Amino acid sequence: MDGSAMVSVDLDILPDLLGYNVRTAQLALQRSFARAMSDSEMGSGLFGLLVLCGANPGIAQVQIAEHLNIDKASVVSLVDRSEERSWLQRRRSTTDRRRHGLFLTPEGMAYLSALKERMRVCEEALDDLFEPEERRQLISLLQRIRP
Amino acid sequence: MDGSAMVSVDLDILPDLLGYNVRTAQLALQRSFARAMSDSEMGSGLFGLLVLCGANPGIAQVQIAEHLNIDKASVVSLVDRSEERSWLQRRRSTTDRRRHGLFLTPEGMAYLSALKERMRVCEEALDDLFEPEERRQLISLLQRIRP
DNA sequence: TATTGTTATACTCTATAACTATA
DNA sequence: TATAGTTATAGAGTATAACAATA
Repeated sequence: MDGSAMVSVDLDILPDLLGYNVRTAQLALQRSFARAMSDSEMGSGLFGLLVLCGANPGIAQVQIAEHLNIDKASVVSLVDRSEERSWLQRRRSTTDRRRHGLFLTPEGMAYLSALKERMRVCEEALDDLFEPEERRQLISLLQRIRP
Repeated sequence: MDGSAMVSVDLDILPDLLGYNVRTAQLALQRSFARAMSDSEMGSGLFGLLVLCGANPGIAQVQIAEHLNIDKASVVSLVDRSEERSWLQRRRSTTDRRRHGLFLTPEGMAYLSALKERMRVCEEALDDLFEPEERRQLISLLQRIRP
């Protein structure tokens, strides 16, 4: 077998690229998140939407788009799915009728609590990898990379 | 307009989550990469494939999958596209006929050189954000997050 | 004119499962 | 039995462009 002759693969420039390393880490985190949320079809977009609605009742879709860094058109299907599952409601604003304020339902609030707890466990699994100071450092460095 | 009444959005727990920060950074990097590669339909998977083939002539698809952290089935279409564009060739191994060794063509090698140069420029744009030591630190911390 | 939300459409990336051919 | 590659299928996630309602 000539594959085993290639004892190890030369990754060339990849390990020095921020893009490659961030992508690899993101794939790993995304999968561990998906495992933690296994029962549902919860994704990072849906999770972000619920968190933002929970902390900002009446938030507009365009603000969701801005803070999740996705297009406003992409927000629509996230909101549709959440509304179908009765996690949130669109309510037409009375002062600006173009705007739909987003509000969690009681079920949505309860579900969000459970999600946050699962996320806490998920993030705790990473505590083995980093000292608290290292973790802060990592997040602070990542936050310099902005759209 | 009642949206302007919401002066700033409360991001709640999101800024403390590694997952959110890595995802945000990755979206930003992915877009800047896509802009830099604007003419082509180059993506991170295709780029990684060409780099690995360039540094490891005859590498097997299963090894590509392992190092790009994707399923071997997902590698097939990347290789198909690259072969259609005459960037690489599959060659059946003579010693293990299950295996397809992957080899860059001369065009593929030339194209990869150009891609690497564009990537260098792309990564250089990040030098404003980090001191060299910070950059090393960031990559080293990211590399602890493994599949 | 500009903004908010929507629809329609399409593309990328990836996974899973079942298959083949080889080992 | 196990491995390398393939096919077929599906789903998540996102973008773009054109549009209606409203400001």
